Amino acid sequence: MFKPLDPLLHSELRLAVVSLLISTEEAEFPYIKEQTGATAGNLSVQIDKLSAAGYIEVEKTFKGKKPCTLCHITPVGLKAFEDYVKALKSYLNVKKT
Amino acid sequence: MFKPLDPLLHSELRLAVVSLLISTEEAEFPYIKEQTGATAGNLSVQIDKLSAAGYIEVEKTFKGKKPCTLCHITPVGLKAFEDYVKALKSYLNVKKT
DNA sequence: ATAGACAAGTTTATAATATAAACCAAATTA
DNA sequence: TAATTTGGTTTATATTATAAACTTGTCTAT
Repeated sequence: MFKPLDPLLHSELRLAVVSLLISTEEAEFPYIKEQTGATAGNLSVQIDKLSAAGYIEVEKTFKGKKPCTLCHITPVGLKAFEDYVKALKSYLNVKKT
Repeated sequence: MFKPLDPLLHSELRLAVVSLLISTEEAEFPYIKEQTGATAGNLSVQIDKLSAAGYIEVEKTFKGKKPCTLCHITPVGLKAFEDYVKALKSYLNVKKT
């Protein structure tokens, strides 16, 4: 009846991050922060979790002399997102028959 | 960009309960328990929260001599669900333009 | 009649999670 | 060179989800 929802994606901020990365392919920390409205601390933690799960990849580079944390989605993350959306639909198709 | 998600509905079990009640119009506790696979304790707590928010209405009746807890969705709950689905879509429309 | 099992929940304790506050390091500006 | 800003990380706290333990009443079977 109801499919289980991947707890890693069933989180407002992490879902926003993954959604954003799917649409942009790659994004810098400050940009993600701005787009999601998250605090830096919260975002940092959630990015770590997504990264630890292999859903995203984090590359720490430099932009001139400034550090620059670049994130992008992985195939695993994309698949997880697609599965999550599929599972979600089992909760949203509530047509009265 | 990303619309906030009603935390009351952004919970696997509560979303399942509301979804179920929208599709069935009214349901008994044991049936909801069976359909969602939740434990009685967890379900009881979540039903209380939905009820306290006015999203569902709980009627305690009897079926013969057995107590019977009957739940049904309210207009407030239905509206909240619709809003939640709308908000969710801001996370799911990730077409690369 | 009463001990044991069962049904239908509720209460409470615990584990997990989300979140922001506090912190750190390097670079820039005053 | 002191203060401020940028770009984060770590840690402490508050919230939440969840199941275990408990309660109340019914229905057997003895």
